[in-house]
Amino acid sequence: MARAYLSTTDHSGIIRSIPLFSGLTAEEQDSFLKSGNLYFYNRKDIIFQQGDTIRSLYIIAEGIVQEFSRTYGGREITQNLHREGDIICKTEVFLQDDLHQTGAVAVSDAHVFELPVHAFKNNLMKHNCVATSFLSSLAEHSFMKQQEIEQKMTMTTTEILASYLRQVCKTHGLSARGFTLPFKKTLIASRLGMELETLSRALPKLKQHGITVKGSQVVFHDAALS
Amino acid sequence: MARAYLSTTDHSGIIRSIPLFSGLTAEEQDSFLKSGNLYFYNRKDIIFQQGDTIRSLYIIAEGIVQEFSRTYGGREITQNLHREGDIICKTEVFLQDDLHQTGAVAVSDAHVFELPVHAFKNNLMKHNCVATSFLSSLAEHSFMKQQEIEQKMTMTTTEILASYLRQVCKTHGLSARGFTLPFKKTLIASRLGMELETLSRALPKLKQHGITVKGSQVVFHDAALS
DNA sequence: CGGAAATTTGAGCAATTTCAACATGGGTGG
DNA sequence: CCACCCATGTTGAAATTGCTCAAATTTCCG
Repeated sequence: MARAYLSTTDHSGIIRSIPLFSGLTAEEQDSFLKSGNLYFYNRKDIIFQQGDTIRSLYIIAEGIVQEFSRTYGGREITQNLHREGDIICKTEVFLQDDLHQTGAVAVSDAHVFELPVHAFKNNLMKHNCVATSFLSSLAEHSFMKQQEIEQKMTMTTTEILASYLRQVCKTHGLSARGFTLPFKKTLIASRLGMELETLSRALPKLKQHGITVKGSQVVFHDAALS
Repeated sequence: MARAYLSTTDHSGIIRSIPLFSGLTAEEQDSFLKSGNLYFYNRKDIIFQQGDTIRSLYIIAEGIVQEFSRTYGGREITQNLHREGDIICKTEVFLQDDLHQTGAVAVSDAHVFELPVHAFKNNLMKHNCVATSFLSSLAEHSFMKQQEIEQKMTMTTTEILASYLRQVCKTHGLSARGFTLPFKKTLIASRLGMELETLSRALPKLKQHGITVKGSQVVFHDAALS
């Protein structure tokens, strides 16, 4: 676990801009910030493993982090791909078990702000606005998972992929006129719960949905948006 | 929406025994109880519909309630089958939208305690113990949904069914030596996201997993438990 | 005892996975 | 700067699995 403490780089701006803490005054935000530390992970570094004791919440300040679980069959399932501003481990912190249900690994070099669980919980109780927006955040996560279930049940892989690409474009703030895939296709396939081959075969079919993918270049043809 | 107000029957015991409110004193529990009302629904009565404005949380005091959503394709997806003690609409209450994302219908005659949203939220903020156990409850729900996703990705329908039957046996407090299915097979199939025919064909295969189903009678052969 | 609803069974179909071979591409050492 | 190599991605063909449509049974209730 080759992580390094980062004292120099200042990512407080990113932490401050997180919706969860947006209702706080600057001083209150500092209280959060002082409770934790910022670490640097190299590509492929493990941030935590399934089964580890949960010590902190992980707030991504920079980079991409893959969260995954391994099933009994040894199969690896990508639960989420997290980016700047995402908070990992929000849910697990409130489960009975204080063990990580998932593992997390840096997909790219990453800066991660690690906030001890107790510090988080204390402050959560102290500030109603944080508690409320945390609840919303949990609820939204839950809702999105449910939507994914429904998608998988009612849509073809091509449709799911199209939907995902549009979502990526939006949440990553990319141009619909053309952008480069932010992840490797293998990762995307894993995230969508399909095989790489299936994704590969779905790519050409995306044209029927107004999307062209050549290599890692994506273009939406109905780019009414910027 | 043929629901009837129920003044006579006293279900306060059921409400009181809900984990969410277990940390409260009897007086505090009463405060919750007085904020809402108990209603009776006949089999097939609609409790709320997808798109309705959310007014209350729904706590099942008796009976079975199906929660479902309808997708664009008009397909109906059962998200959950709720029973005595379950709280419906926990999550939606904290979404941006104040509209029901799902519909709910009484599968059997049911008694439902309806707790207005504002009353719930107020009391939630007031009592830390309720807030905490509510968070746990949300987290657990989220975790279980994730597990279902993983199941669907890694297990065959037969395995999923076996897993579900064991879960039902446990959560409904039934005897592993033999019990009657608490729901119609159509409902179970819908709950598990499979076709009735698929479920039907999976039943014989359950023997490989130590389960025999004849009609609506279920027996676990490895009944080490009571 | 009827008749409707629920379940089972059959046969063919469609989609995805699997296994295997092949192509591409980016980066490194010579 | 180029050849080579490993990782990544694509393509083909066969095998699985669950779905769909249809028909036969069984169960449930009045």
